[in-house]
Amino acid sequence: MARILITSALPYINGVKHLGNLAGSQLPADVYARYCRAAGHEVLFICATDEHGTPAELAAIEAGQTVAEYCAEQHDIQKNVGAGFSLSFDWFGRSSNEPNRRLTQHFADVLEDNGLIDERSSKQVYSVDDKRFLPDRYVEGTCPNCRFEKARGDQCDNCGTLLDPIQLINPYSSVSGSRNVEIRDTRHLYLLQTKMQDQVRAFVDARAKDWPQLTTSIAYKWLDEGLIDRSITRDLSWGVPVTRNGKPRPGFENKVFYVWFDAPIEYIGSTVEWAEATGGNWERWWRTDKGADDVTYVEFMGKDNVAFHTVSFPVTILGSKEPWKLVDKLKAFNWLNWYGGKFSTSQKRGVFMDKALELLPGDYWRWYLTANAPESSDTAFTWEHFKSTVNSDLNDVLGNFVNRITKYAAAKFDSKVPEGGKPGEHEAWMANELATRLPALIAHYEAMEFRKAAAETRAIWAAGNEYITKAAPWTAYKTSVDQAAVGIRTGLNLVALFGVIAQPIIPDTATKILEALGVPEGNRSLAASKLVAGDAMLDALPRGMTIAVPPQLFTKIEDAHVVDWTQRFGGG
RNA sequence: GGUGGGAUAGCUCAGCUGGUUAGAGCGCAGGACUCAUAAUCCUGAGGUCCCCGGUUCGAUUCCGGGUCCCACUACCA
Repeated sequence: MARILITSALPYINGVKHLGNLAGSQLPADVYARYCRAAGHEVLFICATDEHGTPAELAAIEAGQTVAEYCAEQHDIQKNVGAGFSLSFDWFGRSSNEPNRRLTQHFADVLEDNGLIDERSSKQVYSVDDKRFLPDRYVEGTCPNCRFEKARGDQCDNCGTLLDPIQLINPYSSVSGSRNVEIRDTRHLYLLQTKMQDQVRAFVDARAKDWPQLTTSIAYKWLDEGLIDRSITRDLSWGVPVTRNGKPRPGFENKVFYVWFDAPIEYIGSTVEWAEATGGNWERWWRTDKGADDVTYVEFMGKDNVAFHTVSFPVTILGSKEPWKLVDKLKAFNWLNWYGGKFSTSQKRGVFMDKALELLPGDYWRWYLTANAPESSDTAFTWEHFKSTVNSDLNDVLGNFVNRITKYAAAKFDSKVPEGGKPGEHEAWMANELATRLPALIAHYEAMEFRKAAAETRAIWAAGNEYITKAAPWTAYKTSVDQAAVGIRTGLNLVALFGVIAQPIIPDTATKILEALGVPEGNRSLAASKLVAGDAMLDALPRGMTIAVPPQLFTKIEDAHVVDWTQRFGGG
């Protein structure tokens, strides 16, 4: 039994995430966590909301709330929406909670003790009317290069030039539109990443063989270009206060740590929250000197996050010179697009997690988003594709199979697992299919190839339909009830097996199936050793046991739905 | 501009350390079955594997060049 620590990239607090976010981090992390648990591993699956930063403050202002109220409310919303998708986090924390404050301040202290933090002065744009310093992107003005009048402070959208906000002509605040802005000197803490360059490269070198190319190429790109010293504090009030050895740091009373510094630390902080709430031992997962040396740590994220997880966060960890667990495997995803374009809130294009659950149960989305996960490249979502995938895979191939077998067992065999007959060539064919397909399925999960895992799962379900067509117990029944009994007994065992292998991707449906068949918790394992195909696997349910016909598992998506949803959510 | 990824059947995607007829699902056409949610099963049609060169006995696969799409490019996350 292995010990596996799994984290999903932290969803930002400013509103419910869309399906692309779900598909690229939280969902595959959950599928993997569920697979690992079913395979018998000890799993700790951690996530949290990322709550600091200017966007959170602005969103709170817009909502007419304090930022603390806003974050508390949005955290609960995101937590509930995640539960609606059956995301099985062991803990879903908050980066604004106390453990993360303590840890963030601790890391800053030890980094400074190790000579990796400098206090430097820089020039920032201050908006007098907004009473706040403005992040680069919230300053707009005329581009000094092309004279475009709505260039952002970080980059001109018209000519693409990278800018420093103090270069802008006639700058104004994009928050309020006020032109009453000025450039002020402000002091900040800088993390001396330049000093950590070699150590981080050695770390990446050591891990590169376990990382996909998408991950390593991004990491090496940053290293090859050379790390720069980064400011890790901001002139804001909402965030982790800047302290030094437990006391407010002089001159930093109105500053907080930068969100990108504290957010990844919340992976640890959220684990501490879990420990405090459950009595668990968090150090056993994070401190290699306290039992975490045998932990495999797996991170899930969209590709935009890779640099921060392969380079920036390791700088923090390695720079502390303390025995913290570092990432072992990193699974990065491309983007889910909407009809080939972007998800867009403002243009009402795309579906957000809460709205998706109003249309259909979580399993429908989980299946589609896993079977079409953007693993190797960006993937397009369309309602038509969604409809055909759900209808065919879930309703026709799986749902109908479960229904046809259990109903026949109820009608002809008194709802019992039939006893008679002996397996023959068709059962041998089925056992042989499983003997090749089940190991392939396990291999795909181990490799975190979720798209292929879904395809193999479906192929196994389809093989069940093929088997029952060959065995044709309804025909056999006319001449030999025993012959029919073999087919239905095998079919019922397949139903149970199909439920077992469905657990990682469509857990709610899997549970319905397994409950109807009376499969006890202990017999739902996905461990390779428990999936040895053969006659025994096709005769595992106790003969004579009473089974139930499960409620209809899925409902088909109709053309009318597609028309309706296209109107409501855009697309087409 | 830089870096990386992608371009394969009508659609969404596999695959190819170079080797006889390039695969899956959906969609489409025909057939079978009738236990089941008009579900299932079988068969078939359908591809200049982006373009141009090169290496090779042989290239969808390797190399060079080109075209198009996408992401990242360090303080928005």
